[in-house]
Amino acid sequence: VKSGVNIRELALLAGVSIGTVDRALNNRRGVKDETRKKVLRLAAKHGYAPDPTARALSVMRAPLRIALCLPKHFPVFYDYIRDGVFSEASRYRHLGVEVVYRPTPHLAIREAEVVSKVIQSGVRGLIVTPGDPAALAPLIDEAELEHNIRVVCVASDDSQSRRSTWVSVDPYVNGQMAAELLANFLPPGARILVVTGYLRTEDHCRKVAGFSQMFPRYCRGGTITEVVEAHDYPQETYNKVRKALKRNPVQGIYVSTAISLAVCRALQSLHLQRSVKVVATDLFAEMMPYIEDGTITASIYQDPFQQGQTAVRLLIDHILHGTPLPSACPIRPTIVMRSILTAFRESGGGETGTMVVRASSL
Amino acid sequence: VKSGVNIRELALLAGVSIGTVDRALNNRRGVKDETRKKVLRLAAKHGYAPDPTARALSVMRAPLRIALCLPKHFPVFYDYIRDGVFSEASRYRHLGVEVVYRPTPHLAIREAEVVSKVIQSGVRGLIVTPGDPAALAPLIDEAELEHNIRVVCVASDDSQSRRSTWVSVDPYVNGQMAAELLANFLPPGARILVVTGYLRTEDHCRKVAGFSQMFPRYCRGGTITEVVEAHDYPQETYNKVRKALKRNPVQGIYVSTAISLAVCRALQSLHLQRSVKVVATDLFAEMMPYIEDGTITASIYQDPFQQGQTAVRLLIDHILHGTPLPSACPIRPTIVMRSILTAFRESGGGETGTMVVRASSL
DNA sequence: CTGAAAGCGCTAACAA
DNA sequence: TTGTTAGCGCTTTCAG
Repeated sequence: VKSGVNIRELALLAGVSIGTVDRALNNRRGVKDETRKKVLRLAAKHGYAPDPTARALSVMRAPLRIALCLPKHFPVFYDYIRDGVFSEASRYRHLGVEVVYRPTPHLAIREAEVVSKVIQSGVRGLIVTPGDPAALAPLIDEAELEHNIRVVCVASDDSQSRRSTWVSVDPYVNGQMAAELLANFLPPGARILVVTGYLRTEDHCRKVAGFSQMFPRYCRGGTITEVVEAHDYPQETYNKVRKALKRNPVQGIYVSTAISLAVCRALQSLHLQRSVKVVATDLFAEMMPYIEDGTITASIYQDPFQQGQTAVRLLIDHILHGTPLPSACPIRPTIVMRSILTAFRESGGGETGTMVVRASSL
Repeated sequence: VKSGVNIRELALLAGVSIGTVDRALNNRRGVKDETRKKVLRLAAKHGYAPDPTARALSVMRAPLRIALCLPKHFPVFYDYIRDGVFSEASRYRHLGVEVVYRPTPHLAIREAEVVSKVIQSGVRGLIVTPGDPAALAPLIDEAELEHNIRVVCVASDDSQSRRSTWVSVDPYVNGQMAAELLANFLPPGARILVVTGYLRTEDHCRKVAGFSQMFPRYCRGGTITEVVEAHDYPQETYNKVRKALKRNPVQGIYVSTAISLAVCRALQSLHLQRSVKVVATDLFAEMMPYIEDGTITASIYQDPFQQGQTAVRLLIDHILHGTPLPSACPIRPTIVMRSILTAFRESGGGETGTMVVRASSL
């Protein structure tokens, strides 16, 4: 089961002791530069890779910590990401992996504060959802460049920063799928209302762009009456959607963020739930009745649990095994309709808010 | 980073040496029964769990082998499962995990022969797609009960056997989704042809059942003209579908196995590709043009790569960390349409037949 | 600046 | 039947 050389063989090859090899390989001080160069050259030549098992065994006391900064508890979406992160991280407990959870009160609220504190705390990786990418970019750069922290964006990207990678459903594709679905459900010339969260959050903005671009192409004569930006607050969403619907009647609504309950309630209050087709985003327990009764015709699920899992996997593989990080890690969106709802329920049920499945994600 | 007790503490607690504790815990011979009981009781009481890292380090020479029995190269579907298995297994190389690939020539062909050989070869786990579950069940039982091999069925189940678990898209749900989709695409009273592989293979049989059950409910007056069983052979499929279409004109086709190319060709040969809506199963490079040009309206993707990955994960977690195996591990089916096709293409391209993405699966 | 040696938790070979 | 001990590959401390 051995592949390359080990540290002892390397020491023999270099004609030094394993202590010196260790120092050279791990950039520790106290090695003559010449010696270090020699060791590194030999290591590269023989494809030396440290055995993570042995390493873990010997440094068990030094935990490998990964920070997690997400909006707290709303939408549930972020809780599922968190669950995915913790679940995956727990599989590496024996390798000393620990997650430091540092939630923010809401998307884009006190983000910078929380993140700047976390990058001072000696973590090796950071998983974060940038709600306000412009404000966060300098901090992410600082983490990457000055603190040698690998930053992974999850659920939304911060493309102006130097984050190592991002894990998310491609928001363009997401919007395009919504467009294709609504176009299939509605006749030519359909009028659509788009509801979103924060247009400055990249994920939200690009979903709207993808939708706007493709809807007129999939639906002959189709138009978008307006784009409502309601900041993921239920009450704000309810009010704005009601007003918009009164102003401009539509046949379809695309909700590009996890705020569809407020939209459904607004529709009900105007008795429009039968006559307007809704394509939503994400999935959580409270949405299910609306899918079952047809208020929501389809929803585009972005598997937050898997996103969390994936972010951890990338980080661990990179930090522990040196696997290079891909520049992006797209998660495939899933269309949820009535017939597939059973696959999204947890068999046992029980705890509130956890009805949406993670079974298939292990 | 330490959780429970370790073997040394346990030895102290039991008033014996670590050698004896090791013997007791691992059912090795040469311990007085009384001593063994005592050690086991104490281990349970203090939640002792061996550190897989240390174990791996000390027995590196004893590989932990997992066998993989799948149909070879056709449909490509199985190759993706294989890729998922190898990819995930490689992440545990440092723990001594190895995959032994023992393909069968075709689904249900020479299965028993290959499997019976493999269970004699000292593997700890077996991942298998039972094409002929009735014939395979006794062998699976033998592996589980006599050889202490954990058997995981993948892509299809063998419910009459005592396999530890199975990983697969719920075939009922799969069929139901196809029904909901076709019902949405077609007017009331639509007539449907169903094309399948082997009705004795559980996965195929149940898909057809799910479809047959739900289609009439989603589509008023909808009927199924006939079910064609074509054994996953392209030529057989082509011929039988042509005959069926001539016999009974239909508006829609549900192809419940990865044989849709042959179906598309049959449609083309009769110039019916514009007038018949096809809902297919699975996805591979050669299908993409048919999805783009609308011959196939949607396909239900069963993420074979993820199925392979998942099977390995379950096995490793169980064998290495003692995680109990779930009785089933459903994979969520994904609807593929034109707008999401880009997410299924590999960016680099290159090798034939590998165009379908595994990016998001890591 | 470098070498030697003591562990990390476990297995396996050897002693008693 | 049990105890003792030498590693597995790496980090880290203590000598030189």
